[in-house]
Amino acid sequence: MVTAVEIEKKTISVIIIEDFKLTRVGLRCALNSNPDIEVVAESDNAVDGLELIKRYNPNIVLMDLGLAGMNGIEATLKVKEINKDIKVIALTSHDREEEVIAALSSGAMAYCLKDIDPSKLADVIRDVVEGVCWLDPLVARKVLDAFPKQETIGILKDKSSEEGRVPLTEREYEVLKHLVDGKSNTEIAKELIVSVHTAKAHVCSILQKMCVNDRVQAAVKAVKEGLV
Amino acid sequence: MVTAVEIEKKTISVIIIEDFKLTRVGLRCALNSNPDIEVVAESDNAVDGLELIKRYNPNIVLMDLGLAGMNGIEATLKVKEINKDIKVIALTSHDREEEVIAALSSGAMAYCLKDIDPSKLADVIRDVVEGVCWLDPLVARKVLDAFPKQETIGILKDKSSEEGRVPLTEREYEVLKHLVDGKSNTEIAKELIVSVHTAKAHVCSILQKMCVNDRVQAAVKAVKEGLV
DNA sequence: CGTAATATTAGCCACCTTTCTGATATTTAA
DNA sequence: TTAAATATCAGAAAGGTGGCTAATATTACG
Repeated sequence: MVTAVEIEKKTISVIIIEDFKLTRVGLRCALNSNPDIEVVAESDNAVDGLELIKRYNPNIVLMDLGLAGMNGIEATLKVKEINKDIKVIALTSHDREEEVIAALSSGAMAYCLKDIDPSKLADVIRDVVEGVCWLDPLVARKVLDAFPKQETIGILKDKSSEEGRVPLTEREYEVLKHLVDGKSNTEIAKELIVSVHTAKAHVCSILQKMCVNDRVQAAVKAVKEGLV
Repeated sequence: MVTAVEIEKKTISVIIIEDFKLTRVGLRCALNSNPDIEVVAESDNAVDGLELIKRYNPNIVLMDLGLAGMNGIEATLKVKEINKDIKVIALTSHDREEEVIAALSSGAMAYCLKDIDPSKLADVIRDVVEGVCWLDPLVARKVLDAFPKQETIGILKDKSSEEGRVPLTEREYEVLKHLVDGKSNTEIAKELIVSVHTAKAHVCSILQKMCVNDRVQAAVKAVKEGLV
């Protein structure tokens, strides 16, 4: 691994998509005062913005989420279709949690509120170009809490918290898998090449061990706890 | 809103929990060379580390995830029990995606690989103290892609992409919720104060609209897609 | 070797589910 | 206002589900 220090500082090209003219101007001024950052184009709407992105192929897109017409989420998806390497930073003035999550899962790498310090924004841009994910303090924890919890359980259950729970046998896990696929006892029996009676017996003991009343609850619990 | 510039630069206190002595020393040296960061304690295991955290109440905990005994995920949970304001930065040498997600949903605010540039780590610490979420480039996109997608759909369906998918009616969503709870048609009917026939009719159309064959598949699909 | 756990099969019964056909009232949108 | 979508109710047929008891291999562990 070479760690030579001949880094040629490349300019980071930025396109701004933002409907408020004043904000746009403010962003451009703030960013262009950094020698390594250059705002190459701007648009007040997503459609034109996407055209600019195709033309300029920038490193970074600053995307306002509260656009009229095509919103920032859709636009972010489309940016990713144009070139997956273009990094999108989502910008808004508010902090609607669902919007943040939607933006991130659509391909945005960062989420900033508009009252971010200009020099901080420049830092964020430099980070994001490298692939860093950066979330504004006002939303960070809320967003992280939205993560599915079963992963955590998965990691923890290796070492501890094995007590109290009745484990399913191998065979029962097989049956559970089919059950979650929505297979009937008859179908499960065919898959496992056993009689329907056997399949039923397994399902019965699965229900008991999982402390549920029917196969729907078993399936839902299995999915939620990541048992399958 | 006052934006006076009398910011008194406070020192950021850091505790390091990391089993490799060399890495620990390296981290301490690298961080203590920053005037605004002070490593106040270190531990090579989670149990002692938690005691130190109780005693020193630091701003930041650098947590190695690959600890023997109690792992970093559990330890992170416990740090949050001690004081929710203490920010945990997860550190590892590899990039197991599940581990990252587990760490973040357990309360970590950032995820760094151990080969991070020391000055960059200092920057991350300063960001994280402010509540920023920071994810290493090597895992950022993978982690963001792990987000539940229904939020995105939710935002988008307001404006566009109404095609292709048959949406459930309000009433059908109510029924679906009970269905996922494992309720029988009879029970659903009682809950909604309608006849069993009606409940059945709703379930029928839910199954058709969701393109599944039985209620188990409907329930599993609903859970997986976050429709409930 | 023998005991315990697991896997297998069987029959029975009350109840539930899914699909079908068909009907009526209410609400919504064109 | 008319047409379409939605919610409601009904009966019946075919098959599936869950709980019960009971018996027989197979496997694993001390």
